[in-house]
Amino acid sequence: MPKRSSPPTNPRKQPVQARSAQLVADILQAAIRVLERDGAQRFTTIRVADEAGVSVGSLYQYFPNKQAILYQLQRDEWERTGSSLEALLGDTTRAPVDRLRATLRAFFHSECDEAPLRLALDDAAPAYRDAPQSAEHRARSAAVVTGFVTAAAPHATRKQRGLAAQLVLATMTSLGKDVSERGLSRAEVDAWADAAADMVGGYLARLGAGTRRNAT
Amino acid sequence: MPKRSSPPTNPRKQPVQARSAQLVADILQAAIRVLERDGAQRFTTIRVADEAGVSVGSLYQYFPNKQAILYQLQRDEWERTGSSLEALLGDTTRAPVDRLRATLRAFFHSECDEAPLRLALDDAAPAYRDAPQSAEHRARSAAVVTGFVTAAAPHATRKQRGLAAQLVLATMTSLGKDVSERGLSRAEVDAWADAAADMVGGYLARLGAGTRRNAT
DNA sequence: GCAAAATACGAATAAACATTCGCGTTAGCA
DNA sequence: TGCTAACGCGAATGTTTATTCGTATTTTGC
Repeated sequence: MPKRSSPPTNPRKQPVQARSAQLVADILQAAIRVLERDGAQRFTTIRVADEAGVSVGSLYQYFPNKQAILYQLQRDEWERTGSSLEALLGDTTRAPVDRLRATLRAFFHSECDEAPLRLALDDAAPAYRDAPQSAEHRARSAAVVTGFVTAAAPHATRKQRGLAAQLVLATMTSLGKDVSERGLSRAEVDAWADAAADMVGGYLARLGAGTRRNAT
Repeated sequence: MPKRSSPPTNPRKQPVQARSAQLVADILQAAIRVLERDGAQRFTTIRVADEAGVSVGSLYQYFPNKQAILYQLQRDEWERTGSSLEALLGDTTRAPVDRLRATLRAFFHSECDEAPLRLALDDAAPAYRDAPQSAEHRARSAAVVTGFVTAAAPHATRKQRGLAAQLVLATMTSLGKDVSERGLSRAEVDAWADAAADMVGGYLARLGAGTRRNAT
């Protein structure tokens, strides 16, 4: 377990004028391009500054260090996926099975669309692992999934549902990552999402109706 | 997509005398210790050499570069998990359901036992991604799982089985990684493995008997 | 015991990078 | 118009690291 003193990830200075706000936005956009094009290994402050058309010095006025940039990108990513999950999986006006399928399709597609960026962010994960926001994001997702499992398997025990919720969330995110690395067509991604939905949905359905332990 | 010229990972020189063979073994052992203790970020050739009690120069006589060491460790890891998978999931003397459960338990436990090393190797993955052996290992695993799916869902179409095999393998490996990061007790790991086996097994059972598309 | 090959060594080299700092430039405001 | 704070710059600094290479030591074959 590498001990890390967790250098600060909050901005050194807040942009006040419009031009500096633009500069920060430019840097974040450039950072995405650098990650996608050069990968996490070659993600350097100089490269990001160059790509954004600003100087390193300017970059360091608003980001205390390199990790802060990556962390900001990951935060934005978490925000997006969290919202999407709440909107789709938490949509109580639809039947659980439909929700699950729609969620998995949307989630897998989104993962695939941004595959290079997510891959690179994963590679860079050691730089911002144990970030405080990470726990928050997990909790948010867990809450949504727990609500969903309660709706999908109302007759299961609380304990069963707890484990199931974790399993469902882990399966979704893990498979999403796996799928995004395969470079599949839209139709293939749909097939994967539907298969995953069958697998997870079937499991929850059986949890809800009688605790059978062994299948044929 | 970061273009990488893939520097060679094969040894610069083969150990001839006993002492150099021992040196190579020492280096690999030390590399594991450094990865576990300091993490992938701080995995440097000097640290490995120090830990092994040899000089950097000696290290470079048998490994062309740093990646070669990591790659060798990953190769060994692949070899172990591949053998284990064949032995457990490919054991045709047992019923599919039992095989699946036993495999997942063993696999999850093995992942957890070596969690620090695997975590670190994952972090270091960018250094040896696209390695030739990687494809071989995937093919080997895929073959075993395909055989298993055929046994577990003999009445499914070939196409269904193909997708199912990929899904099962992806679920196993992805969940294994996820579980290993949680620091669970043995009992908890078993619970996870059994839940995963239920989920995957149930999916395959339904594939085998009639192609139902929607559940309740 | 001896020459040649193999092995081991570790200081030295060179490159890459994160981060700083002093100075010139621009925007806001009186 | 002029003053001040905010902004922007990029060469310079200090550190870390992978890798090399000339030399010293050990083993092997005889």
